[in-house]
Amino acid sequence: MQPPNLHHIELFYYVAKYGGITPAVRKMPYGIQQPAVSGQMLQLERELGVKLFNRRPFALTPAGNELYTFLSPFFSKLPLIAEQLRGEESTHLRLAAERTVLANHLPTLLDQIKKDCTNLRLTMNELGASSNPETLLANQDIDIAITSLHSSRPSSIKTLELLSIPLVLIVPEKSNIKNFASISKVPEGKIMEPMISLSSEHSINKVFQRELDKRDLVWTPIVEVTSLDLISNYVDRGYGIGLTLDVPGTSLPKGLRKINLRGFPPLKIGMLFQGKLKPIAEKFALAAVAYAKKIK
DNA sequence: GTACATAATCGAGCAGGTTT
DNA sequence: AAACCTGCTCGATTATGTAC
Repeated sequence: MQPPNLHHIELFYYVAKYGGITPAVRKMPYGIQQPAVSGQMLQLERELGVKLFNRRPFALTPAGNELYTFLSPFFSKLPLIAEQLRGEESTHLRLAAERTVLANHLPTLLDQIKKDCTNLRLTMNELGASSNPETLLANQDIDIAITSLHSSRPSSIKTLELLSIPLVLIVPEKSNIKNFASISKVPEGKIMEPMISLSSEHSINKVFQRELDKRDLVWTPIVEVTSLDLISNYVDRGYGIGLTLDVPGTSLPKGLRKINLRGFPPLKIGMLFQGKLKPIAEKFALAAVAYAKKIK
Protein backbone atom coordinates (compact mmCIF):
# COMPACT_ATOMS: atom_id res chain seq x y z
CA MET A 1 0.00 0.00 0.00
CA GLN A 2 1.54 3.28 -1.12
CA PRO A 3 1.22 6.49 0.88
CA PRO A 4 -0.77 9.18 -0.94
CA ASN A 5 0.94 11.94 -2.93
CA LEU A 6 2.01 14.63 -0.47
CA HIS A 7 1.25 17.44 -2.87
CA HIS A 8 -2.33 16.20 -3.21
CA ILE A 9 -2.51 16.01 0.56
CA GLU A 10 -1.34 19.59 0.95
CA LEU A 11 -3.86 20.84 -1.60
CA PHE A 12 -6.61 18.92 0.14
CA TYR A 13 -5.62 20.55 3.45
CA TYR A 14 -6.19 24.01 1.97
CA VAL A 15 -9.40 22.98 0.25
CA ALA A 16 -10.74 21.59 3.52
CA LYS A 17 -9.47 24.55 5.53
CA TYR A 18 -10.99 27.21 3.28
CA GLY A 19 -14.14 25.30 2.40
CA GLY A 20 -13.84 24.62 -1.30
CA ILE A 21 -11.54 24.54 -4.29
CA THR A 22 -12.04 28.14 -5.40
CA PRO A 23 -11.60 29.70 -1.92
CA ALA A 24 -8.51 27.55 -1.45
CA VAL A 25 -7.07 28.73 -4.77
CA ARG A 26 -7.69 32.34 -3.74
CA LYS A 27 -6.18 32.08 -0.26
CA MET A 28 -3.39 29.59 -0.74
CA PRO A 29 0.11 30.93 -0.02
CA TYR A 30 1.25 30.26 -3.60
CA GLY A 31 -0.28 30.61 -7.02
CA ILE A 32 -2.17 27.74 -8.59
CA GLN A 33 -5.28 27.62 -10.78
CA GLN A 34 -8.59 26.00 -10.01
CA PRO A 35 -8.40 23.22 -12.64
CA ALA A 36 -5.10 22.02 -11.26
CA VAL A 37 -6.47 21.73 -7.74
CA SER A 38 -9.66 20.20 -9.03
CA GLY A 39 -7.74 17.57 -10.94
CA GLN A 40 -5.46 16.79 -8.01
CA MET A 41 -8.41 16.37 -5.69
CA LEU A 42 -10.02 13.90 -8.06
CA GLN A 43 -6.75 12.03 -8.30
CA LEU A 44 -6.42 11.92 -4.51
CA GLU A 45 -9.95 10.59 -4.18
CA ARG A 46 -9.23 7.96 -6.84
CA GLU A 47 -6.01 7.03 -5.08
CA LEU A 48 -7.75 6.63 -1.72
CA GLY A 49 -10.85 5.09 -3.23
CA VAL A 50 -13.12 7.37 -1.22
CA LYS A 51 -14.90 10.68 -1.73
CA LEU A 52 -13.37 13.37 0.49
CA PHE A 53 -15.83 16.24 0.06
CA ASN A 54 -19.08 17.21 -1.62
CA ARG A 55 -18.59 19.98 -4.14
CA ARG A 56 -21.73 22.11 -4.15
CA PRO A 57 -22.46 22.95 -1.47
CA PHE A 58 -19.06 22.24 0.03
CA ALA A 59 -19.03 19.71 2.87
CA LEU A 60 -16.40 17.28 4.04
CA THR A 61 -17.48 13.65 4.01
CA PRO A 62 -16.70 11.63 7.14
CA ALA A 63 -13.58 10.33 5.38
CA GLY A 64 -12.55 13.86 4.41
CA ASN A 65 -13.12 15.03 7.93
CA GLU A 66 -10.98 12.25 9.31
CA LEU A 67 -8.16 13.09 6.92
CA TYR A 68 -8.40 16.80 7.69
CA THR A 69 -8.32 16.17 11.45
CA PHE A 70 -5.18 14.14 10.92
CA LEU A 71 -3.47 16.72 8.71
CA SER A 72 -4.45 19.90 10.47
CA PRO A 73 -1.96 19.87 13.39
CA PHE A 74 0.91 19.18 11.02
CA PHE A 75 0.17 21.91 8.50
CA SER A 76 -0.91 24.53 11.02
CA LYS A 77 2.37 24.17 12.90
CA LEU A 78 4.59 24.35 9.82
CA PRO A 79 5.02 28.15 9.99
CA LEU A 80 6.15 27.88 13.60
CA ILE A 81 8.72 25.18 12.95
CA ALA A 82 9.96 27.13 9.94
CA GLU A 83 10.40 30.17 12.15
CA GLN A 84 12.23 28.06 14.70
CA LEU A 85 14.55 26.71 12.04
CA ARG A 86 15.25 30.20 10.80
CA GLY A 87 16.29 31.11 14.32
CA GLU A 88 13.78 33.89 14.86
CA GLU A 89 12.06 31.66 17.35
CA SER A 90 15.27 31.38 19.36
CA THR A 91 14.57 34.69 21.11
CA HIS A 92 10.86 34.01 21.58
CA LEU A 93 10.00 33.08 25.14
CA ARG A 94 6.50 31.67 25.64
CA LEU A 95 5.30 31.39 29.20
CA ALA A 96 2.12 30.43 30.96
CA ALA A 97 1.18 31.23 34.51
CA GLU A 98 -1.72 32.31 36.60
CA ARG A 99 -2.72 35.91 36.64
CA THR A 100 -1.09 36.79 39.97
CA VAL A 101 2.23 35.34 38.86
CA LEU A 102 2.07 37.13 35.53
CA ALA A 103 1.25 40.39 37.22
CA ASN A 104 3.47 40.32 40.32
CA HIS A 105 6.50 38.14 39.72
CA LEU A 106 7.24 37.87 36.04
CA PRO A 107 7.93 41.54 35.35
CA THR A 108 10.95 41.73 37.70
CA LEU A 109 12.13 38.33 36.57
CA LEU A 110 11.89 39.24 32.91
CA ASP A 111 13.71 42.53 33.38
CA GLN A 112 16.89 40.52 33.94
CA ILE A 113 16.36 38.41 30.84
CA LYS A 114 15.64 41.47 28.77
CA LYS A 115 18.97 43.03 29.73
CA ASP A 116 20.91 40.19 28.08
CA CYS A 117 18.62 39.62 25.13
CA THR A 118 17.77 42.82 23.33
CA ASN A 119 15.43 41.32 20.71
CA LEU A 120 13.46 39.26 23.21
CA ARG A 121 9.94 38.34 22.11
CA LEU A 122 7.45 37.39 24.77
CA THR A 123 4.16 35.55 24.76
CA MET A 124 2.31 35.24 28.02
CA ASN A 125 -0.57 32.83 28.45
CA GLU A 126 -2.86 33.23 31.40
CA LEU A 127 -3.63 29.91 32.99
CA GLY A 128 -7.20 29.48 34.08
CA ALA A 129 -10.23 27.31 33.78
CA SER A 130 -10.03 27.21 29.98
CA SER A 131 -6.31 26.63 29.52
CA ASN A 132 -4.25 24.09 31.37
CA PRO A 133 -0.47 23.78 31.22
CA GLU A 134 -0.45 20.15 30.10
CA THR A 135 -2.22 20.80 26.81
CA LEU A 136 -0.30 24.00 26.16
CA LEU A 137 2.94 22.05 26.54
CA ALA A 138 1.70 19.10 24.55
CA ASN A 139 0.74 21.37 21.65
CA GLN A 140 4.08 23.13 21.95
CA ASP A 141 2.31 26.44 22.44
CA ILE A 142 4.54 27.39 25.35
CA ASP A 143 8.09 26.76 26.54
CA ILE A 144 7.49 26.87 30.27
CA ALA A 145 4.48 26.91 32.56
CA ILE A 146 4.76 28.22 36.09
CA THR A 147 2.09 26.56 38.15
CA SER A 148 1.35 24.50 41.20
CA LEU A 149 2.83 21.01 41.26
CA HIS A 150 -0.05 19.12 42.81
CA SER A 151 -2.01 17.73 39.90
CA SER A 152 -0.81 14.59 38.18
CA ARG A 153 0.62 14.89 34.69
CA PRO A 154 2.14 12.71 31.97
CA SER A 155 5.70 11.53 32.56
CA SER A 156 6.92 13.38 29.46
CA ILE A 157 6.49 16.66 31.31
CA LYS A 158 9.41 17.64 33.52
CA THR A 159 9.09 19.69 36.67
CA LEU A 160 11.39 21.99 38.58
CA GLU A 161 10.26 23.15 41.98
CA LEU A 162 10.59 26.84 42.74
CA LEU A 163 8.76 27.70 45.92
CA SER A 164 6.81 26.23 48.77
CA ILE A 165 4.20 28.70 49.89
CA PRO A 166 2.43 28.09 53.20
CA LEU A 167 -1.35 28.11 53.26
CA VAL A 168 -2.78 30.60 55.68
CA LEU A 169 -6.16 31.78 56.89
CA ILE A 170 -6.96 35.44 57.05
CA VAL A 171 -9.48 37.12 59.31
CA PRO A 172 -10.38 40.71 60.11
CA GLU A 173 -7.98 42.18 62.68
CA LYS A 174 -10.79 42.53 65.20
CA SER A 175 -11.81 38.88 64.92
CA ASN A 176 -11.57 36.88 68.14
CA ILE A 177 -10.23 33.81 66.37
CA LYS A 178 -6.71 33.15 67.63
CA ASN A 179 -5.61 29.95 65.88
CA PHE A 180 -6.82 27.09 63.72
CA ALA A 181 -7.26 24.80 66.72
CA SER A 182 -9.90 27.09 68.19
CA ILE A 183 -12.18 26.78 65.15
CA SER A 184 -11.51 23.10 64.42
CA LYS A 185 -12.47 21.72 67.82
CA VAL A 186 -16.09 21.20 66.86
CA PRO A 187 -18.55 18.30 67.14
CA GLU A 188 -18.14 15.73 64.32
CA GLY A 189 -15.33 17.85 62.90
CA LYS A 190 -17.73 20.02 60.93
CA ILE A 191 -16.39 23.57 60.91
CA MET A 192 -19.26 26.04 60.73
CA GLU A 193 -17.33 29.31 60.18
CA PRO A 194 -18.02 30.71 56.71
CA MET A 195 -15.02 30.18 54.43
CA ILE A 196 -13.96 32.19 51.41
CA SER A 197 -11.64 30.49 48.95
CA LEU A 198 -10.78 29.94 45.34
CA SER A 199 -12.88 27.44 43.44
CA SER A 200 -12.61 23.83 44.51
CA GLU A 201 -10.54 22.67 41.55
CA HIS A 202 -7.79 25.10 42.46
CA SER A 203 -4.64 23.51 43.89
CA ILE A 204 -4.79 25.61 47.05
CA ASN A 205 -8.15 24.09 47.84
CA LYS A 206 -7.09 20.61 46.89
CA VAL A 207 -4.09 20.74 49.20
CA PHE A 208 -6.20 22.21 51.97
CA GLN A 209 -9.08 19.76 51.61
CA ARG A 210 -6.72 16.78 51.48
CA GLU A 211 -5.25 17.81 54.81
CA LEU A 212 -8.71 18.40 56.29
CA ASP A 213 -9.68 14.88 55.20
CA LYS A 214 -6.63 13.50 56.93
CA ARG A 215 -7.71 15.24 60.13
CA ASP A 216 -11.33 14.10 59.73
CA LEU A 217 -12.49 17.67 59.39
CA VAL A 218 -15.13 19.05 57.03
CA TRP A 219 -15.12 22.66 55.95
CA THR A 220 -16.68 23.79 52.69
CA PRO A 221 -16.40 27.31 51.31
CA ILE A 222 -19.49 29.46 51.11
CA VAL A 223 -17.90 32.08 48.89
CA GLU A 224 -15.80 31.05 45.90
CA VAL A 225 -13.83 33.67 44.05
CA THR A 226 -11.41 33.66 41.14
CA SER A 227 -8.39 35.49 42.53
CA LEU A 228 -6.53 35.78 45.79
CA ASP A 229 -6.97 39.54 46.15
CA LEU A 230 -10.72 39.04 46.01
CA ILE A 231 -10.43 36.79 49.03
CA SER A 232 -8.87 39.49 51.22
CA ASN A 233 -11.45 41.88 49.85
CA TYR A 234 -14.38 39.75 51.01
CA VAL A 235 -12.74 38.89 54.32
CA ASP A 236 -12.34 42.59 54.95
CA ARG A 237 -16.05 43.04 54.30
CA GLY A 238 -16.84 40.44 56.94
CA TYR A 239 -18.03 37.60 54.71
CA GLY A 240 -15.91 35.05 56.54
CA ILE A 241 -12.50 33.48 56.95
CA GLY A 242 -10.28 33.50 53.89
CA LEU A 243 -8.07 30.67 52.70
CA THR A 244 -5.09 32.10 50.92
CA LEU A 245 -1.32 31.92 50.50
CA ASP A 246 1.33 33.42 52.72
CA VAL A 247 3.37 34.64 49.77
CA PRO A 248 6.88 35.57 50.90
CA GLY A 249 7.68 39.23 50.63
CA THR A 250 4.09 40.39 50.55
CA SER A 251 2.15 41.90 53.40
CA LEU A 252 -1.53 41.64 54.19
CA PRO A 253 -3.86 44.49 53.36
CA LYS A 254 -4.58 46.73 56.33
CA GLY A 255 -7.18 45.52 58.78
CA LEU A 256 -6.51 41.81 58.22
CA ARG A 257 -4.65 39.26 60.30
CA LYS A 258 -3.01 35.94 59.44
CA ILE A 259 -3.78 32.65 61.16
CA ASN A 260 -1.05 30.11 60.50
CA LEU A 261 -2.07 26.63 59.50
CA ARG A 262 0.55 24.69 61.41
CA GLY A 263 1.16 21.22 60.03
CA PHE A 264 -0.61 21.85 56.72
CA PRO A 265 1.52 21.06 53.68
CA PRO A 266 2.53 24.11 51.67
CA LEU A 267 1.50 24.78 48.08
CA LYS A 268 4.38 23.85 45.80
CA ILE A 269 4.99 26.12 42.85
CA GLY A 270 7.28 25.09 40.05
CA MET A 271 8.02 25.09 36.37
CA LEU A 272 6.71 22.56 33.88
CA PHE A 273 8.38 22.00 30.55
CA GLN A 274 8.89 19.35 27.92
CA GLY A 275 12.01 18.04 26.25
CA LYS A 276 15.11 20.16 26.00
CA LEU A 277 14.64 23.85 26.68
CA LYS A 278 15.91 26.27 24.09
CA PRO A 279 18.63 28.63 25.39
CA ILE A 280 16.36 31.58 26.08
CA ALA A 281 13.98 29.37 28.07
CA GLU A 282 16.84 27.77 29.96
CA LYS A 283 18.12 31.20 30.87
CA PHE A 284 14.67 32.11 32.13
CA ALA A 285 14.48 28.90 34.16
CA LEU A 286 17.79 29.62 35.87
CA ALA A 287 16.74 33.18 36.60
CA ALA A 288 13.45 31.92 38.01
CA VAL A 289 15.21 29.55 40.38
CA ALA A 290 17.47 32.36 41.59
CA TYR A 291 14.49 34.69 41.95
CA ALA A 292 12.56 32.10 43.96
CA LYS A 293 15.51 31.63 46.32
CA LYS A 294 15.68 35.35 46.87
CA ILE A 295 12.03 35.86 47.81
CA LYS A 296 11.91 32.80 50.06
C1' DG B 1 -23.34 33.83 -12.32
C1' DT B 2 -20.55 30.89 -9.82
C1' DA B 3 -18.12 26.69 -8.82
C1' DC B 4 -16.24 22.81 -10.59
C1' DA B 5 -14.85 19.41 -14.40
C1' DT B 6 -12.78 18.35 -18.79
C1' DA B 7 -9.85 19.02 -22.92
C1' DA B 8 -5.84 20.54 -25.20
C1' DT B 9 -1.38 22.01 -24.72
C1' DC B 10 3.06 23.29 -22.70
C1' DG B 11 7.19 22.90 -19.94
C1' DA B 12 10.03 20.93 -16.12
C1' DG B 13 12.23 17.06 -14.43
C1' DC B 14 13.80 12.46 -14.67
C1' DA B 15 15.70 8.00 -16.40
C1' DG B 16 18.24 5.88 -19.71
C1' DG B 17 21.28 5.58 -23.21
C1' DT B 18 24.87 7.54 -26.18
C1' DT B 19 28.65 10.61 -27.21
C1' DT B 20 32.69 13.36 -25.95
C1' DA C 1 32.97 11.43 -15.61
C1' DA C 2 30.66 14.91 -17.77
C1' DA C 3 27.70 16.50 -21.44
C1' DC C 4 24.12 15.70 -24.43
C1' DC C 5 19.94 13.58 -26.57
C1' DT C 6 15.38 11.38 -26.23
C1' DG C 7 11.12 9.87 -24.56
C1' DC C 8 8.13 9.71 -20.79
C1' DT C 9 5.36 11.42 -16.80
C1' DC C 10 3.39 14.84 -14.13
C1' DG C 11 1.34 18.92 -13.15
C1' DA C 12 0.75 23.52 -14.69
C1' DT C 13 -1.97 26.66 -17.82
C1' DT C 14 -5.94 28.49 -20.80
C1' DA C 15 -10.24 27.66 -22.96
C1' DT C 16 -14.43 25.59 -22.73
C1' DG C 17 -18.27 22.75 -21.00
C1' DT C 18 -21.67 21.67 -17.32
C1' DA C 19 -24.38 21.68 -13.02
C1' DC C 20 -26.47 24.26 -9.48
